[in-house]
Amino acid sequence: MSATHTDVPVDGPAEQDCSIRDVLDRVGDKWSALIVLRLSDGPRRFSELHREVDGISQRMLTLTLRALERDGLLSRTVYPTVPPRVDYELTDLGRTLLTPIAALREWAVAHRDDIRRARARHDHPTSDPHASPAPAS
Amino acid sequence: MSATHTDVPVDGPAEQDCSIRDVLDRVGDKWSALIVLRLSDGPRRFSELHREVDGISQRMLTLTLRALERDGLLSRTVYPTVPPRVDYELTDLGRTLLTPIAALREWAVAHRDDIRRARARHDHPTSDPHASPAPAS
DNA sequence: CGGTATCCGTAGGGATACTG
DNA sequence: CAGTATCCCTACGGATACCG
Repeated sequence: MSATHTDVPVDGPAEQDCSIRDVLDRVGDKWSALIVLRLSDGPRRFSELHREVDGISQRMLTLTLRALERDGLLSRTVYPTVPPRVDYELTDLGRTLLTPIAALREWAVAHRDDIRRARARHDHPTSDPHASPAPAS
Repeated sequence: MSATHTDVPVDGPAEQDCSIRDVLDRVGDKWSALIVLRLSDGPRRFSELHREVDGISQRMLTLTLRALERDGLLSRTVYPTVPPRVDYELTDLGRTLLTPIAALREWAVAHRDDIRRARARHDHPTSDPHASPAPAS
């Protein structure tokens, strides 16, 4: 990633691009944002996340949680009981991330239909805008 | 807060997850957000974007622009001059996306150091929290 | 200038099996 | 329950060459 990464002195568009590049590499993956959102209303156990984050594999759940923990976005608490229990919870830093991610989600909810329409329009450019566009995906 | 209680009729978490899943698949890729940000202060030519979006290949610039156009986030205007000139500009829909992306960028700028520190702490767990954390490896 | 077409390596990520 | 370990496949994306 940051191969040519010398110390940029101050701000400027390059600096900001670089920052958002980092963030996208971090939470722009397939699962991080979803997990962070799941954790927004309190801690979760591994198996709870596995059930609630739809479609995620055990492997990716582990990997993503580890990465988020590494970046200080969530904390991992192991209870040495049997059977074992592990709780994941957003840190203060992780909670600050909640704001922009929630903004993204709200945008998604608000404009998903716009995008679907635009896509349909682009994909089969029938001259009839009233033709049923969404075959119930 | 019990899991045995699914009284949410329509806009449950699954619905929202599904939406943000879509958005992440769309703008969570390596270049889309960067391009949208570049276009925030007005239209750009292909070659301008190629220069301004650091590190992007011609191929990925084309592909990403096409995808964004397909989703109605930007418009493509061809001037039949010679040499040819093509302008890309955010649509109204694209401009609405600017808000959450900018929020993400601001978060990135504000917390990049926090993440770097957390990462360093995690990666080499020296017992000395005052040791210089980023040895510019 | 603004693209396509092609080739190709790598990383992301799913499925499955095993473990403490 | 909460993971590892392994295999394997594909989509992303870089490099390069060519075209209108």
